[in-house]
Amino acid sequence: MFRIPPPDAEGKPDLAAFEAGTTYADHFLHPFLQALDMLGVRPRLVYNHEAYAEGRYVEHVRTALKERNRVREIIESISGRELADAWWPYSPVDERGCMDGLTVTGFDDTHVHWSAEDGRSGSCDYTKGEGKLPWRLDWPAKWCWLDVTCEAFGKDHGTTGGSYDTGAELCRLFGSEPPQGLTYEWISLRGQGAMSSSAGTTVGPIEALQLVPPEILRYLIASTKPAKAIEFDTGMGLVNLADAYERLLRHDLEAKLEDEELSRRKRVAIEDDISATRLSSVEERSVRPGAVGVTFRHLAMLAQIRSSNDEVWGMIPNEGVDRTEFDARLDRMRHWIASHHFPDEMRVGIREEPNSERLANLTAEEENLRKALIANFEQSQEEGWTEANLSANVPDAAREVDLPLREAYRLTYELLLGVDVAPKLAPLLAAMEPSRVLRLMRGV
RNA sequence: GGGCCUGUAGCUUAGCCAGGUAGAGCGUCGGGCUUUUAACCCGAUGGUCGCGGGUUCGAACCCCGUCGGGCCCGCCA
Repeated sequence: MFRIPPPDAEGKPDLAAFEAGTTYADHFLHPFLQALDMLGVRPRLVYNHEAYAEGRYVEHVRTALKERNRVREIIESISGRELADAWWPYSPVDERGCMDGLTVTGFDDTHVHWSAEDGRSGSCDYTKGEGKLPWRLDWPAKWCWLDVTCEAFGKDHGTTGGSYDTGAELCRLFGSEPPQGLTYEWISLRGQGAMSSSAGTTVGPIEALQLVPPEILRYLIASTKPAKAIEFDTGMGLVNLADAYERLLRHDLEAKLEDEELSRRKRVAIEDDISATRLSSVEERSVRPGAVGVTFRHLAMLAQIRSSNDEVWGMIPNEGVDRTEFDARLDRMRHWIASHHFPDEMRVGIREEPNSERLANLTAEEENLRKALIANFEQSQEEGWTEANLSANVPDAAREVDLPLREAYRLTYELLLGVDVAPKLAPLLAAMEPSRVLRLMRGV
């Protein structure tokens, strides 16, 4: 894959890009590595084509060739499939760089001999990487020379008789103990396909990271058992996920653990939460992750009522908050809000017309409250339509007519927005035209 | 055809490998909170553990079967 050109927008070979040094492998690897970087994963990369060229696989290739029958027996007995008579545990590459249609005819200490369908024949030097092991052998050989102790893989490899099972036995044939295996289920984007590193596109994770803070994406994975399928919900599920994560961060989990009265079950649950939050952190840091002055949910509202980042910045307790990180967060939020993923129930919508249905059914108390509110709003209009002036309007009116605060807010929301629960009212009011607020309150 | 994973409260799920009174968060409902970060605090509500058998003093857990969802059985990586 490092020797062929990348696909262009239409999926055809892009020779111009290839000339410039981008390969087919780069094309798919780049966005994947970019996603890893955003998630705080800093891998050490080992390029397989280089490893072959450097001779890392020589011993394994030689063993596989010499033990051809044993290798065949392992694969056939464990996977239950039958290999063709002409099968060899090595895939030679011809002088044109092609692997198709070549039949192995023999081997010696350094070369594998082959013949092609069209009558050509040749030899390739396996100490120089002029060919490779088939995947089922390549994987365990890699475990050996890299001393892999734990290998996680998708469920497609984890089934009985799958490539991990055959690999484990082949690994022993190569002289090493196989790594601890860990099978994980797949992650899918709700309504879309799987997010997979090998099944083609890496658009999934990249797209997800344009909407979600990386620590929340990490939390999604860290808080789910590997064998459980994750359906990543980019709508309301994301808000709930962020809520759950931020709620965990607010609690001092370590202190809770010191309670001697805890049942074993509860203790384990808290320990799991500690692990999940620790694994969710993108960077090693002394400050708890997510300490950015504003919750995901609240930011979703602020981003909708203020279009300038500076204004939003001024609306949160921003002491000690990194401005760059905050802007990145806010930009992601705006991107999400602008996308089709953003749930309608999170959209802050001001009524176009008065809620005449509700206005016609006010109790006497509610009517009193409405009048008091109108008076307060009119006063604010004269003294200055600012958040500071507006914030006392509802509590003052509620006290005046002796109505519980919650109900006063509920009624105000119903008249202005048409829903009975909404974000903090004052900033919302401040962002509205006074005449519009009064019209909706008066109902004319 | 053979095999692997999965199904627990309205939602997200822990517990299953090593059987011992089904736990949690969200939601909902009630209460608290003299400015609401869709916040916070307190309380309550809610489960035939997919279904049917079996083993056991005792089964969400072990065994057999069955239904639903996903996957594997490539000279692909």
